[in-house]
Amino acid sequence: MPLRLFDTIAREKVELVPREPGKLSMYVCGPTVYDVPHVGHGRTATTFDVIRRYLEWRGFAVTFVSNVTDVEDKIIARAATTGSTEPEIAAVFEAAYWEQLDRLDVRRPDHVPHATEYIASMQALITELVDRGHAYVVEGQGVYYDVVTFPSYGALPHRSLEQLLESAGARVEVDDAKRNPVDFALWKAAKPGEPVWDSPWGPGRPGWHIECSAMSLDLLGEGFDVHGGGDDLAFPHHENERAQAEGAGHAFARHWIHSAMVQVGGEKMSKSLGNFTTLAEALDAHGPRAFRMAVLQAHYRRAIELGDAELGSAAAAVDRLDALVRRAQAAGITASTADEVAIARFRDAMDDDFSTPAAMAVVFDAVSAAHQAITDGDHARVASMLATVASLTGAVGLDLAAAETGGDAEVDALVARRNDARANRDFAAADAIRDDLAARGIVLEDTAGGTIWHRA
RNA sequence: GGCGGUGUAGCCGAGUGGCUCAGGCAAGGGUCUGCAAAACCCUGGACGCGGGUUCAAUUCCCGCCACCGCCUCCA
Repeated sequence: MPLRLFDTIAREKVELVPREPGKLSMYVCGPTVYDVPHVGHGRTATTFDVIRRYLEWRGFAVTFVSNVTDVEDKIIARAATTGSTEPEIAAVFEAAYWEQLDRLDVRRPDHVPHATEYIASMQALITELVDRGHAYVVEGQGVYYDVVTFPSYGALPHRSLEQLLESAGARVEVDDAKRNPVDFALWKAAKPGEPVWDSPWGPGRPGWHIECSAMSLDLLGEGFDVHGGGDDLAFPHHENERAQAEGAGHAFARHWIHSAMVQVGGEKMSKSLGNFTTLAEALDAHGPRAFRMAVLQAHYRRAIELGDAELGSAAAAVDRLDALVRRAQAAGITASTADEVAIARFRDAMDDDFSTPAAMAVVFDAVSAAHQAITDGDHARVASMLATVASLTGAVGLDLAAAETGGDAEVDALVARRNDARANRDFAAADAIRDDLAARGIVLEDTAGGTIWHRA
């Protein structure tokens, strides 16, 4: 069965045929590092981490690139208000970004290009666009893309040039320097106090969109396979990237994937609305695995809430996974060979536009089967289901936590004392020890194979 | 205004023209346990509203209502 994904341009599920057999190249737009990451960044990063991991589990050699925008208006503004420099601001918040993504077990990209490292590539691209008549220079202002010269402009958001021209300016003031309201800056002339690079068009800095065109082509080459990002980037950012790359004569991304937003009370989570929760807060409160589980239990193209209720529920779901591992561990059962039927069901679900909710249903079906098998004493089946669960959760980057029996001498000693008390039928003493441990976040479970414990 | 999306049981969230209508969380009852915890068994209940097509619609078509996203920076 072919692997299909919902391509934003095609507006339907299409088969993913790699540029080179067995290899996939992906570019995903990363953050502008001017503030700490919020829950929305976490969702997008997790979504594409899951896709990347699944594609690798599926056998593809994936080259995954995700950029960091380290020169941009908001970084400049932040530097100005805090009295620090743009590179300092970018460094601080990029570090904060990776810190949280590491907690989430999002794998680092193969390449993390920074805008400031690719100025020369961007300038080469802009020069090509000017030479080909797709861009024009406005003295003292910068270089703009002449959108009417790119016939397919609007293909990504599925809007005609007429529609775009009509609605442009509806929400934002039009810059008089531009020939058309939809034209966008490729190069911005220097203003006092801003970071500056020399260029054929005078000192200045790149527009936002050009960096992704230049960096993706430099690192992944002509006609790379997949370009992704949050769906708020589809227009204008991604459409502009496409116009820049193709206008300069390059074959650009062959497929586009966009992941949906995180909402708060039914509205998009965003800095401007002030309704965001930082990723650090969310991970502190419910744990990174609960976050990943919550993301997995909804489809990536659907807007979701990721508040306390949702993350709390997901944390309980993760605990059901862990409980299986603990129970099997206590029974002395280790994983054997994964069940082929379940593996196939999982693959079918994931191959259908990365349907992680259906895929997780397969996982939980295996969890239930394993629990039933333990209850029934069918150890061979437990071993197989355990292998299945481990393989499938691993495919989407979700780790399983084993019981910590033997991992902490003090706790183990208390557990032993409690079991002595139980043997003597001194249940008051036994319960006192259990309550004491519970207060420290340690949960005991008495199984046929002995008492095991884990942290809540 | 333009383009697009969504409305499913207490909550989250898949999916399908009919076959016991995923999965997770929560709730009630039972089993196990000294009591718990974990687990197992059982239970309830759903497809925004109004039409239409059909033997049969939550699923297709039309209309309506509500909510959301993009059209500005944004993951």
